[in-house]
Amino acid sequence: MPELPTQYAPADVETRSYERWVSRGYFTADPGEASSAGVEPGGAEQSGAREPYSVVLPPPNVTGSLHIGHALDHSIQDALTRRARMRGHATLWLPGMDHAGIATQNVVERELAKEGLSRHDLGREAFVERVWQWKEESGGRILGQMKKLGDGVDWSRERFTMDPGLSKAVQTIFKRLFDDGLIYRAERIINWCPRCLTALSDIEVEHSEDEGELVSIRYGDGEAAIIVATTRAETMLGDTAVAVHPADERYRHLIGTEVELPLTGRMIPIVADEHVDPAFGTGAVKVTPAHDPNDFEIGRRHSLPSITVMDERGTITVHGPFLGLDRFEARPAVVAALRAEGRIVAEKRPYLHAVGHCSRCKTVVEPRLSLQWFVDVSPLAKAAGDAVRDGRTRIHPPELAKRYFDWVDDMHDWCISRQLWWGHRIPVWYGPDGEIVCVGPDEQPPAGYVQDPDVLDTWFSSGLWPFSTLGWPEKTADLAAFYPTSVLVTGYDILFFWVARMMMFGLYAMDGQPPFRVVALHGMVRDQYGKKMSKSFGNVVDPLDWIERYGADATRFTLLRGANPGSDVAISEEWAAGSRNFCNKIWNATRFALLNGANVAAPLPDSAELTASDRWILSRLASVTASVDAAYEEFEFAKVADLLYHFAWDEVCDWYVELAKIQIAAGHEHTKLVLGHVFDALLRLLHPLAPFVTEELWRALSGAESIMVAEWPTADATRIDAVAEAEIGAVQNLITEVRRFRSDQGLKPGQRVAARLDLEGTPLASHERAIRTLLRLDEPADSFAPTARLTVASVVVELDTVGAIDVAAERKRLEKDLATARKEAAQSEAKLGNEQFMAKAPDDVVAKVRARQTQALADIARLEAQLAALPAG
RNA sequence: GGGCGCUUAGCUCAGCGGUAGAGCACUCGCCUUACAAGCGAGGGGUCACUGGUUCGAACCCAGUAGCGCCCA
Repeated sequence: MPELPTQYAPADVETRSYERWVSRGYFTADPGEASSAGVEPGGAEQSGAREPYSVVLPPPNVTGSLHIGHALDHSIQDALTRRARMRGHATLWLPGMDHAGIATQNVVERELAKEGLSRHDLGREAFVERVWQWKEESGGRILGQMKKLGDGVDWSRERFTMDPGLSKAVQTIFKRLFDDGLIYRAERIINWCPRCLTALSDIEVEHSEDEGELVSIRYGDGEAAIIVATTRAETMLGDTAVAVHPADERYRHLIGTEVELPLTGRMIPIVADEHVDPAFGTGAVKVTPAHDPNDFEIGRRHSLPSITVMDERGTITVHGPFLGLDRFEARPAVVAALRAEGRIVAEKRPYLHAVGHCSRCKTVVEPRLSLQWFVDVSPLAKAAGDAVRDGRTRIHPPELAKRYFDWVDDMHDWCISRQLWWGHRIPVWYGPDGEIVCVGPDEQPPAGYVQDPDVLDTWFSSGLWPFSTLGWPEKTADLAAFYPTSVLVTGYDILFFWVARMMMFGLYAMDGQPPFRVVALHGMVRDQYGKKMSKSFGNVVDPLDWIERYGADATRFTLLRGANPGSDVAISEEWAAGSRNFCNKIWNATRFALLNGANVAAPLPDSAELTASDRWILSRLASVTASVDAAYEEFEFAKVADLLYHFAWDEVCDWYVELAKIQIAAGHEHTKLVLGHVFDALLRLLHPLAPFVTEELWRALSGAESIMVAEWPTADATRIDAVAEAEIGAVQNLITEVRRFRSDQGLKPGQRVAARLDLEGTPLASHERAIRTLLRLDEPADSFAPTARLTVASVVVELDTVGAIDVAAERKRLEKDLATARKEAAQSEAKLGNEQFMAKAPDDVVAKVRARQTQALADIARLEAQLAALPAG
C-alpha cells in the first residue's frame, strides 16, 4: 500500500488515471455485449443482461473551446455513463464535434485577412483545405479539455460531422427527403447576413430590442394621399403597393386606386389585405415584397411585382442618388430627400423595435428574396411532436415539454442552403437545359451537369448525430445496439432547435424510432450572483483554470451540486474551494481507514455481532444508497451530490470515524470490516461525480484494478435498523448538549473534566465509553464535587468544572432554552385545545403534537428548576 | 404584444399541506496524532405583498408588485 500524503493533490493523479482508463479500454463500448432490449436511463432494475446504455455527446463546435457550460453538460453525462457502467450496462458515450459552417469559415477568413487574402484569392479547393488544417488544430484543443475533465468517452468512436461516413449519411437523407418531395427549391424571403454573405435559418437569427426610428411618410397628394409608417425608410424605393385593411372605413374609397411613390415617380396600387392591422400606426402599410417577409406574402396574394433594391452586401442598387450607398447610409439619405419634398409627416426617434441579428457575427439581418433550398417540415415536425406526446421520448423536467411543443407545432419550413464553402455540398446537379438531378451517395451525376455551389446548414448534419455517428445508413452493430440512445443531456436553450431537428430526422430515418428515450435538460451556468457569464462582464470561469487550481473532481462536483433539473447553476470560486475541501476530506478519511486496517476483502459480519454504531452507519448507508438511486432516476444531480456530501462528512467522518476509533482501541476487530465496507461503498457512490480522487483511494483500499469496473452499490434493506439509529441519535444528542455546555462555559476542547453519568436503564448505557471519550469526561474521583448538573432527555450529567462556573452564561443559555420550550408548549397547547384540529387532523399528527407538548412541559419544569438552583448574579 | 418561470438566512439554492433547511459567508473557542483544504459551539429568516381555501399554508387558489427567460 503506497503512503498517501496528508493533502490530496489532484494534478498528481488525474493525468495518470485518465491515461490508464483509456489504455485499459474501460471507455470502449462493446455492442456485442448489448442486448437489443434497451433500458430506461438511470435504469430501473439492475439486470443481469448487458443491457445497452448509450449517450451521444452534443457535439461542440470544432472552432470553439469548451466553456464552463460544456463542463456542466459533460459532468452530467460522465456521471450517468460511469454509473451505468458500474451497474453492468454495455455503455457507450460517444464524443465528437460539428463543423460549424459559418463560425469556422469566419475564423479562417479572418486568419486569411491578416495575410491580406480573401477566400476567393485561394479558390474553393485550397480554402477548404485550409479549413481542414484549422479544424485539426482547434479540435485538438477541445479533445485535450475533455481529457482534463475526465470525460469517459469512447475515443475509438469519435466522430466529426464532415467525416466520410457522416457525409454519406447527409447525402443519403437528403436524397430520401428529396425523393419524398420534402426538399424543394424556391424563391423566398430568407434571412440574409450581408457580412457572412449567406442565408440563415430562423434559429440563426437573434432578436433584440434596438433603437431605431419610425418615420411617417405621405404617399400621393390631396384627396388621394395616404400616410404610411416605417422603420426602414430606404426600402420605400422598392415599394410596389400600399395595403390597408378591407374593412377600414378611412381608406375604403382608395382601394383600387393608385398613388405616386415619392422620389421614384412610380405609380403603385392601394390594395386591401386582411393581414393589415388597422390599429397599428395609420392603418396603412407600405408593401416591399422583395425586402420583408410579410410584404412578400401580401405581394403573392395580390400578384405584385418584387423590386430588389439592395445587393447581397446591403448596398442600394437602384435610383441614382442613392445608388451605391450602404443600407444604413441610405436610410437617413432617403428620409432627408423625402423631407425636402415635404413628405415626412412624423418622426419618432429613438423608436424601440425588434431587430434580427446574425447569431454568428451580430450583423443586422436583411430579409432577402432569393432562390434557396428548403425542407418541408410539416410531416417531420408533426412526428417529432407526437413522439413526445405519446411518451416514446420523455422530456425532463416535464415543464419544459411545452416549449418543445410550441416550437415543433409551429415550425416554418427550414432554409438549408448556405452560401458558404465549408460544409456538405448540396448533392444536386443542374443540366444544361435547367434539368435538376439529386444524386445519391453511390450515384454519378450525368456528364456535363454542374453541382449546386451551396452547402447545407450545419444543423442539417448535426440533426443526424444520434444515428449517423453509429454508422447509419449502414446497418451496423452499433446502430442495432445503441439506437435509440438512452438519454440526451443538453441545455434547455437548444431544446427546440437542435433537439427538435434530431427528433425529426431520427424518426424519419429510423422508421419512427425517436433518437432518445429521455431528453434531460439542464440550465445555464451563472456566476455567484446569478448573473450570466460574459466576457465583457469579466465573470467568465474557465474550466481548465479551476481544474488546475482545485482539481477536476472539485470542478465537476461544484457544477453537479448546483444542477437541479432544468434550472440554472450558480457557481463561484468559494464553492469550488468548498468542493476541493470535500475531496480532501474524503481523501483524509479514507487515509484514516487505511491506516487503521480497513478491510474490504472479508464479508461483513451479521448484525448480531456488530455494535450499535456499526449497525447505525450501515443503516444510514443503506438509506443513502437508496436515496441516491432515486435521485438519479429524476436526474437530480444536486440531490445526489448533497446526499453524499452530508453522509460522508456529517455522518461518516464526524461520527462514525470517531466512534470507530474508540471501538478499535477497545479491540473490536470487526470495526475494520465495517470501515472497509462503508468506505468501499462511499467511494463507489461518489465515483461518477468525482472520478479521480475516488479511483486513487479505492485502488489503495481494495488493491483492485479500478473503481471504474467495480459494481455500483446496492441498497441493502436488511441493514436498515431503526433501533440503532435511535440509539446513536440519542448519543449524538447527549454529546452535542454537553459540548454546548462546555462551549458556553469556556472550557477548552482539550480540557478534561470529571463527570458522573447516570446512564442505567437508558439506550445510552452501552455507550458510556464513547461518550466519555468524545466529551473528555474523566471518571469521578471519591472526592467528586459537581459544580454543574445537566439533564438531557432524562439523562443526568454532573460535572466538576474545577472552579466557579460562568453563571451569567449559564443563565442566558437556560433562559433561551426556556423561551423556546415555552413557545413550543404554547403552540402545541393551542392546537390540542382546538376542537376542529382534534376532530379533523389525522391521528399521527395529533399524537406528534401531544408528544411535543409533553416534552415541552417537561423541559419547562426542568429548566425552571435549573434556573432556580443557579446562584444569584 | 403572447407565453413560461422565479421571489425562502448576507449570497446561491433545497423544501411544495402538519415544529423553517443546506452550502458558502459571519461570531466565539481550539494545531483534540485522518484531515487547519481541519475540529467543536453559536448567531441569523413576519418564506415578496394582499386576499381566499383549510383544523392547519413557505407549500393550494386568485390578484398585485418586482425580476428573469423564450417567442413575436
